[in-house]
Amino acid sequence: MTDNLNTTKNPDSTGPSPSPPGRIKIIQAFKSLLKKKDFDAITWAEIAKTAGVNEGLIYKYFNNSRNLLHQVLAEYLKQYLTEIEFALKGINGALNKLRKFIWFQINSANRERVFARIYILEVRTYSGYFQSETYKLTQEYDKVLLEILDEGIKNGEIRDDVLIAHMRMTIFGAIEHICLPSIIFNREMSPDDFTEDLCKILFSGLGKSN
Amino acid sequence: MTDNLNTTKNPDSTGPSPSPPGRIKIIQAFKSLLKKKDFDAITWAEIAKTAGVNEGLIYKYFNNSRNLLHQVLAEYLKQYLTEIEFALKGINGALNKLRKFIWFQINSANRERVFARIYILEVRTYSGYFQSETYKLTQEYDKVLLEILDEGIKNGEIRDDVLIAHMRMTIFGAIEHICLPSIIFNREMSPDDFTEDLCKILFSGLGKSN
Amino acid sequence: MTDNLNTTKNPDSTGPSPSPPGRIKIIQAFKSLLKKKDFDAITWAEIAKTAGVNEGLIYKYFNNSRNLLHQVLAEYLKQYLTEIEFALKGINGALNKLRKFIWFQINSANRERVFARIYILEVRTYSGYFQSETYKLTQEYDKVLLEILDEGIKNGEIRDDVLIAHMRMTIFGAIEHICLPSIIFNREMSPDDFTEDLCKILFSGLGKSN
Amino acid sequence: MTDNLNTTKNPDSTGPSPSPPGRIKIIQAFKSLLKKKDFDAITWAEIAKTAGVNEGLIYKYFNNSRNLLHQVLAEYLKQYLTEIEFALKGINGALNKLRKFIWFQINSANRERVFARIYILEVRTYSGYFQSETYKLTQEYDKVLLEILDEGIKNGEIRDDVLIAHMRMTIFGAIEHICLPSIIFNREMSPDDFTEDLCKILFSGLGKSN
DNA sequence: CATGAATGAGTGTTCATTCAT
DNA sequence: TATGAATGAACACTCATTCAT
Repeated sequence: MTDNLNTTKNPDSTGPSPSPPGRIKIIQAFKSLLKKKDFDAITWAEIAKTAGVNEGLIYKYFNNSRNLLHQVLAEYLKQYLTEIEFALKGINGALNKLRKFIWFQINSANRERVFARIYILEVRTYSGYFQSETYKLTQEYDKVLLEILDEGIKNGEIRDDVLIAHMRMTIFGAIEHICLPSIIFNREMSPDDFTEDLCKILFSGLGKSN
Repeated sequence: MTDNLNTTKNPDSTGPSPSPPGRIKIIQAFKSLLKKKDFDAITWAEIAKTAGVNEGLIYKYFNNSRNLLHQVLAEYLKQYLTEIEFALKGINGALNKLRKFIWFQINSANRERVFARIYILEVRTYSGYFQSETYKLTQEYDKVLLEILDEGIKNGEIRDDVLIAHMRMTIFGAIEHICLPSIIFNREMSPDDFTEDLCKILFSGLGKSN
Repeated sequence: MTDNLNTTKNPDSTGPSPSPPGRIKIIQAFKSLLKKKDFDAITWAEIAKTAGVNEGLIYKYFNNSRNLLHQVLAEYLKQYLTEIEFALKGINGALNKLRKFIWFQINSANRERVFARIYILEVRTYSGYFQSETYKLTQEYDKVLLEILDEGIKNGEIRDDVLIAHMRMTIFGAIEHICLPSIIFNREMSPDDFTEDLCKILFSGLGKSN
Repeated sequence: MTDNLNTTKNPDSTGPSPSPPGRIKIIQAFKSLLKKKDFDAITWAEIAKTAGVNEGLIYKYFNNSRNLLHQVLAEYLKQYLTEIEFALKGINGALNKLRKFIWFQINSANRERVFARIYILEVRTYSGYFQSETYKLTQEYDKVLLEILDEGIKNGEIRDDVLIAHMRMTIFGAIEHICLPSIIFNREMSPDDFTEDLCKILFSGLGKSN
């Protein structure tokens, strides 16, 4: 499956989509295929066959394949965004929130390993990613983290001698890397253990605290 | 460019091998194409044309496309491996070595941004990666880092209450993520600044140190 | 023309199927090419061009080339099967039926020499033949002969001191070999004469009967 | 492996070949490959590699692939020809000789199943076969059989009301067909049993002898 | 809203063959 | 006698895409 443009032809964008049966069937077929094989290995014909729908119909709804992928991802991302906001409520202190944030990320990646794999291996890889709708959604995520860091800096919990962007990248990079093997091999991981170690390292550093 | 197997067909393996002109031209053509476009978008026809060589010749030297990619990468990796070992010589203390290691990684990524992009976005993404020759080479890298961490734990510089594997992943993830934007957009980055911030975070943590 | 699998992808199997014009054109083009050259020498491009159809369409209807061949053969075979059953009706005695069977075989081979050539030289040669659908169809043929032999053994017309399978092979082998030169050189043959001699030999043996 | 012409460039034809090492290695490599895979699937590159010889060298000796095949076959055929003549010596009576001939054929096919497979499936299939050198050699075989039949007719052992050519074809066809499954699946066969049944059928016919 | 039929333009790969050395 | 390097031409197969109905 290849594609060039990122033309937006998202029926959802203009309001509550009527979501005709064909469209739903296509999305479901695509999701189920994504569980079995790489995005690049999925063909229109396969989707159509799995969905029990004509090939041509896919064009009606998703002009190009990347579009379909992004729409599926956007669904997940939107849901996570709601969840993370809810998950952080009632927690005091920036570091406490950060711990929760990290745990939530790992836990989500664990719950939806397929989705995580696609995001890390397929989407972020895509050269047009930073211009995509998906990227905009992930920025909302970023914002959640940045706010936590900001709060921590302001209230003195978090150091202020380092670029906040660098902190953010370190955190995301660490999370991602620690999850990568499990994601690639689709192995169960332990959010609690990973979070524990990650927070030790990220909060107080690798150095022995004397 | 797609491929199935990862069969090694390296004429170099049995000796110095004069490396016939055609082979060299192919590799150079491939490298130069890699600077312009994604690996997946590069075709045999393109390589052949760029190299001024017959398509069939590519097959002669590199059984399949992934093989060509891996051989090119292996070249870089071998070189880096030599360099990092040299670079660490004469440095005392695990954290000092770690700082140098981080700096070296970022600096290398900066010097060879194309290579870094391919490695992060194309190779590591590949499902057969962990069975590949390339992976074995990167494990040598890992070993260098692990030895530093080990030394640090033994001499009390580095904490011992965290899985060493988690430390390694955090470090690599952090480095990778901090370099990612520059790599993707092929922008110059500052190894010194990046290293400075990364080490602050990784050595003593995000938390305010008192 | 090469091929690997023998996957059945017969749109006809589930109903009457309008058999789209493209499919028909392909089959006809293929048949006409078969008259001119060996199966192995026929390319997709040639078929497509002859049929005035796109190459990809062949793939749509016949997953691989062997499949196309087998489907064409199956058509013939099915027709023959109906005919042979009809031809044997109203004949009394196993040897009389056998004579008719032999005559029918030779006559069919004569009528459709191209088909006969393909079957003998191309299909039966194919290593996957005995797993193919075509083979199953020819087994129906075999059954017709076996039933005749069986009847003859039971009613004392045919000897019972020889493996029935060996009789079958002798008969088929004899027919085939006697037709071979005509088939290869596409020369007219005389079913009556061939049958006469064959039956003499097969019924009462080479030995002088006194 | 494909080929068009049947150009004779047989170094043997002009006398006792010096048979340089390369040539021998090539033939041996080819023979051993023939045991493992179909003739069509064997490539020059493979032969050269197996023989430990350069690809180009094959051209020196065997202008085209069919030529190589035929030369290998000719070797076998010549040997068989000598053997059959020897085997028939000292046997009295046409039918006794015929029985021996049949047994010899089946036994040879059994001993060299690979060779038999090639001859039946690859060579005889080839459209230029009847113009080939190989065909001429097999005609020598035919002659042996024809002489037996002739003798039998003359001395009254064998019927004279049937074309001798038809007898020959029946015999060869029967032998071939009875051996075919074993040849294709490379299964051991019992020359004694096969001969016994074949001779019963061929000598006195399928019909119950009164 | 949905389909069946058909297309065009590639893709990686294969291989026999040639030739300078 | 033998080799390494290189080529040219094809081949089966793939797939996103279009369009009339």
